[in-house]
Amino acid sequence: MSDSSDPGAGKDRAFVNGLARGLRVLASFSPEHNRMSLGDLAKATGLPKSTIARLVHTLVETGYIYVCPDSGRYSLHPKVLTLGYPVMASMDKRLVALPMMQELADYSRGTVSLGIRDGLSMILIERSRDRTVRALPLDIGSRIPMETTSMGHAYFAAAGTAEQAAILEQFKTHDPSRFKDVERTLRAAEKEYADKGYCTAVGIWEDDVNAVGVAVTLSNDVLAAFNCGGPSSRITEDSLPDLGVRLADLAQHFQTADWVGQLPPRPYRGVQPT
Amino acid sequence: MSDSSDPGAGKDRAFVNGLARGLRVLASFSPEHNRMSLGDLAKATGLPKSTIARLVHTLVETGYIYVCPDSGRYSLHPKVLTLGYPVMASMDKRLVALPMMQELADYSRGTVSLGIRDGLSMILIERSRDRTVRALPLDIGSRIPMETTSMGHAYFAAAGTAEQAAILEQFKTHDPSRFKDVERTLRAAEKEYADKGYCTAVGIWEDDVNAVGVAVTLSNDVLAAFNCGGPSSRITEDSLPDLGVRLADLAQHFQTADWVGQLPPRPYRGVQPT
DNA sequence: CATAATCGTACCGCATAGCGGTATAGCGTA
DNA sequence: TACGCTATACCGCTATGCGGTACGATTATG
Repeated sequence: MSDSSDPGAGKDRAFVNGLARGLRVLASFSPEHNRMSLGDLAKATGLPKSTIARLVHTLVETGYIYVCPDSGRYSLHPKVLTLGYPVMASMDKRLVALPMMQELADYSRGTVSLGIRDGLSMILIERSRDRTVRALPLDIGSRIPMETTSMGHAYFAAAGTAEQAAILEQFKTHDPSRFKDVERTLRAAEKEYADKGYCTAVGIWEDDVNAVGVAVTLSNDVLAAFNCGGPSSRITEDSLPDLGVRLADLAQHFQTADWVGQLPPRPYRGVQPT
Repeated sequence: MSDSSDPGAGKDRAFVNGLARGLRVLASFSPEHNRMSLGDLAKATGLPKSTIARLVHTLVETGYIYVCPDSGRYSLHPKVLTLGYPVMASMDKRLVALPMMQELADYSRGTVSLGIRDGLSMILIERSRDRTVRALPLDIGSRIPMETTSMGHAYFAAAGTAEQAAILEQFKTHDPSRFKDVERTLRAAEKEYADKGYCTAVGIWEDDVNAVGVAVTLSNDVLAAFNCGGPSSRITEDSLPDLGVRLADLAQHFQTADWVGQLPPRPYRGVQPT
């Protein structure tokens, strides 16, 4: 017994299972599965149906999930966005980057994003797109893998030795079969970054997607990375050096920008959920 | 017993208290309280210290909270942003509004935002700012009150009779003393919206902040509202009619924009947290 | 230097909260 | 009609989360 489907739920007296499971329910939504039934959620999380019913009931009661009026299925309520707001606010220095990002997005006719690491992936915290691009699949909060993106490569290259070791260790335990390849890739990226000041990724994340990446540190000493990229029809391989230099320049300007950073003294106007 | 500090935790067999409490912990962070100790969280949530310790431990274990390396206090991990990503993606039509919003922000030298309702407040889901403005306190995920903002007023004005009634009912139970005022204000806003096609707010949210608001519906039939505003030094009261018309025009264009909306067929690239 | 508040962690007995099986009822469909 | 799906209800069991209270280590205050 004690079905090991609960990660981290060993004989830990101080681990609140209900909370962890509820978060798993919230996290099991995705852009293409944004309306789920209890059965779907049970399948997605591997939890028994009755347990899901209780968790979902609680999440509905607290307002983080609502029942879609038409379909009757469950969906994430926009209220979950408010959970992330303090994080956004703590990284407010990215706002000074926004105009520069927009400028480069327009120039390159692609998209420019800023992301930080979580585990083995990068989470986007800001993005700008060329005004002629319609869809931008990579929005704030989305994840992209570290080992196959220029953003991830630049991040790894700029990370300290300790963090690099931790990342590689995580890769090793996570997917041992690919570890050798990943390590070689990341080390090569490190070298490229040292040589040129930026990392390039030509069709390794998605076919026909090219990009360059450069790392920066945010105000609170958090390491982050920019990328600039798009479909190869717009971002040609030949243009990458130019974009790389420009992105490195952007990062430089961003880094050295004087930024008094503090939010205005006004208190948080957020009304409680009600 | 059954301390009523747990909202919705009546004799409900199907209510997972640990989950609701854990979410309360997450929600008790704010821009100016983004690094909290266990004691702080206990005070903020009203829960006993040992309970907080367990919940926080679970949240750290699951990666939604981390211990600040320097201060040793607890802070929200950017991973919480990923919870909101499916919501962002489901409202992807707002991306077509982004260039228009930027244009108007530049024209007005203020900020343009888009928000939806949650309870008695509006949650921002997109924003653009004039490039000369430094700080933008209102970021994605932040809340602003409905009854004192042009965005909220426009939303109320455009809401259906049933929703209006629900909103007013909620106000009545939430703060009976102010109810009369609020109702009058909102009804006046409704009239203004019907007359002019936009709502104005002159210094009612913050002194020296002026704004106009216009409602729209997103692709999934969700009602939303734009606003355009800023400090009175930049957004003068005299300029509001012009901005109101322009914002209504923006909303019109946005509304009628043909938008095939679907995200690209590519599956969600999000790696699991690891 | 001692006092006083913190901080986080640990322990522990108790009651119940949450578990997950199974069973039921309501739709829409094949 | 019989089936798949939905959500909901019931219920006995025990592991689980609860919240006291206590401890050692820091840091701040006088």
